[in-house]
Amino acid sequence: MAMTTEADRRGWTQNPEAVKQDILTVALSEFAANGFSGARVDTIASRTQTSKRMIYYYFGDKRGLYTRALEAAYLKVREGEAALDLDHLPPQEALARLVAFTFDHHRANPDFIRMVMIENIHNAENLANSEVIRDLNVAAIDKLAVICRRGQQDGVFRAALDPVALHWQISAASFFNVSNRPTFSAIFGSELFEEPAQEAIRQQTVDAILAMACTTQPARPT
Amino acid sequence: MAMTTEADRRGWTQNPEAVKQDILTVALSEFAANGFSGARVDTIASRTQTSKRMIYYYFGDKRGLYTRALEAAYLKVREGEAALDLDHLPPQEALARLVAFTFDHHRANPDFIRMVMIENIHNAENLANSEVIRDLNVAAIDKLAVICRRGQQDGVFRAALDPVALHWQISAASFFNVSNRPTFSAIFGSELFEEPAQEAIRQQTVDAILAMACTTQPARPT
DNA sequence: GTCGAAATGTACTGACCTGACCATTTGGTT
DNA sequence: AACCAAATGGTCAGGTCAGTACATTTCGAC
Repeated sequence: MAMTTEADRRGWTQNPEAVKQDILTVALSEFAANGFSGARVDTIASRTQTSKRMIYYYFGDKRGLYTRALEAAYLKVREGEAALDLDHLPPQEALARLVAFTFDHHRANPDFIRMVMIENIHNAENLANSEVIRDLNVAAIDKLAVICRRGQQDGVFRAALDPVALHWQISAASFFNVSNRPTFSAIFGSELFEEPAQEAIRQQTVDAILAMACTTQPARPT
Repeated sequence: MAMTTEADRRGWTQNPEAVKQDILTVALSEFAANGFSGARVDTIASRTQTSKRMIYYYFGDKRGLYTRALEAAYLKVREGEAALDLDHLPPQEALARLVAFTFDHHRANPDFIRMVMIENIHNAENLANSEVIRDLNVAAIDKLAVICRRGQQDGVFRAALDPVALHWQISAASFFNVSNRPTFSAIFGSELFEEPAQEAIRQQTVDAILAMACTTQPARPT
């Protein structure tokens, strides 16, 4: 809300960067809430400090705005991931931390999840044209690849371990946990998505991923 | 296509059941392809043997049609699951089969997956009002609950094993594999979703679920 | 064969929504 | 202080789309 960035109000009026950012933020939330066709440019404009005119001035058309909002969502999430430093930890520990972090991070960013869901509905046609996003994701998997290599050198991870397949498994659990919460809790109740149960699922997921990666099974309670 | 049901062409014209079914089938594919707001009633009508008038006559409005199409999708999928008989197998084997089957079954029903994705985007508001769907899903989990109980009585499954949590894990992998294929393969390439790799992921998933359920780790190759 | 309810066809409306047009202001440059 | 490009405001045209009005046909019941 009152987060005044350095780009804000320099002279008085006319601050292109702040205007663009304002539009993007509103657009992200509107697209995430309603999907591409469900979102209304007029609604976005009205929730903005500026007018619809500016949206078309800066982003060309609705699709252009959507694509930029999608990129913004990825950027924000990957930014959070970048803060995580795992190089000083032993590989098993590092992997466990990464999984737990991803699980929590996805939960904390439902708008990002929704944007990816929407993009999947549209067969990733917009994402495919964005080299920005591809780069971001390749960077994200590098972190995992490093952990894998270290674990394999130490002999604690299996030789056949594939970072992309591992990323798939981590994403599957973390993503599904947010994306399918509405239908799942409509059917089975919402307890599974509240605190004690979420903790258990997260631990279960960490254990499962570790078991996949490790040559010797790590000790497990119960 | 040429699947002439007993309801087809009795006298000549006027066959309400066939008309409704025709509309539902087309609607399901249109909604699955384009989402709720993206779908066009006119498009649905034109792909039908009948007219838009009939859609409103039988289904009231767009939302009514959507809800019925969603139910139809669930019905079709649960029908396929019901054919699976696992009671004669030992619990571990039964669970392994169930996981592998679910994985394949989801892959074979992308329209169902897309409808559930869309419903999640809309916060399951339509699904919540459909007792038809809740019943179907409760039935689906009963099958899993039986396996769990048998395994626990035999002492091969952990006592704390929760059927709903297990269902969550099975669904997460099987669902994500279809739902996020577009974005995932746009970023990392499509090899992961083609034959040799899919087989590996499925096996990995089966192993992971079994490891979660079992007291003693089952033997694992490599 | 007549009658009424169910089923169906055609054309239309009113709202909505994207995108464009024309004019004006702002701020930096010379 | 004059000028120009960037930024902005207000308005509306053109098209789209969900839903409806009005009419006719079908078919089973009696």
